[in-house]
Amino acid sequence: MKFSAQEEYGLRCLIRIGKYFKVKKSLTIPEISNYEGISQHNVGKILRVLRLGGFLDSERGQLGGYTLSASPEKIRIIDVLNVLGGRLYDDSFCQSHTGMNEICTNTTECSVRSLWKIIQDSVDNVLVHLTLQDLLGTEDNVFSLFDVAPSNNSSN
Amino acid sequence: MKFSAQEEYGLRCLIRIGKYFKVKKSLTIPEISNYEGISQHNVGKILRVLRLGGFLDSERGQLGGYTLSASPEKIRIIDVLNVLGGRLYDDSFCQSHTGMNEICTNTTECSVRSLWKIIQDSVDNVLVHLTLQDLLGTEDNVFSLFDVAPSNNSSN
DNA sequence: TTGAATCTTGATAAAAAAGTCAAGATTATA
DNA sequence: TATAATCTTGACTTTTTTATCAAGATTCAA
Repeated sequence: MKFSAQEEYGLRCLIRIGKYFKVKKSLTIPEISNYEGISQHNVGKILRVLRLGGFLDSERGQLGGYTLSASPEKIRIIDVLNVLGGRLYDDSFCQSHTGMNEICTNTTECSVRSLWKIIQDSVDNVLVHLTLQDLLGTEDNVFSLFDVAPSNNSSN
Repeated sequence: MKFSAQEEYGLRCLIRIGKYFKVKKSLTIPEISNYEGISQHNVGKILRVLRLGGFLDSERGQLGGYTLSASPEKIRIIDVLNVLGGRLYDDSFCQSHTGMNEICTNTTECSVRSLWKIIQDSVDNVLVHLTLQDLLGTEDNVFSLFDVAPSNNSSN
């Protein structure tokens, strides 16, 4: 199970642009390329996906660049990741069993699909309330939103 | 975020072999190929990974084939998936922040890494108690082990 | 010992993903 | 209008993943 390069870079670009939302500054492809260490061509390609996904607005011309299409707290990370990298488990797979809520072990394939669905549900539960805003600020940190066991550094 | 073909096929092959554990029958590459619709060459390649990972024993010769190296309830799915597909987030990445328990939003890259780690933790929590046995039997179904919201088909 | 059935391994080929390139379109400013 | 800075798009190349192939090694049974 891996994240694609497009998910990694796409999220980084979106966060970068999001950091400038408050000051209403748009970022250009060369600027993002410099910040993130991704080639300009590749940034252009990735931003296209985010723009078509509805997360970014773009403006051409000398004063052009990219801005968020909505405020950071309105942009859900789950939606962004679905656009950038697709989903682990697609519900259309088991359309014939719309009410399915038990694992199907009749075939090995179905066992595996059920497992994928469980994992997908787990990830969805983590992401469903997470917005871009949660990935921006230094005071609002993400781990505090979840029950991640802290390392034993409370005495440091 | 996607599963690799090796994870999908590897798990299917392992489940298939596991179904014959009770009757102490070993399965050959051609048999598994027929059952799962995967080419013999590909089955051989995938089983090699599972064997090197310690989940399968193999025997050559006319009566040869593959068997589980341990009983299904001893084989943890989390270990199998780690061997077949690697991990989403590798702890070695943030070795320099061994005590890190807050999201690092100083750089976009660190925000994203923190997110990957959260997702990895979520998946681990789902998988940590799941064994191959849970994917085999028809009476032991996986969904019942977790709180997956049932569809409204209780009256059907 | 011979042959058939099996697993084992490294090399090769095909497919998919990732990244690059070049030409074009738009906008602001002088 | 002319120029410079920008985004836009489709084609191309490279890299990685996936799948196939071929030769070899092992085991059993006649």
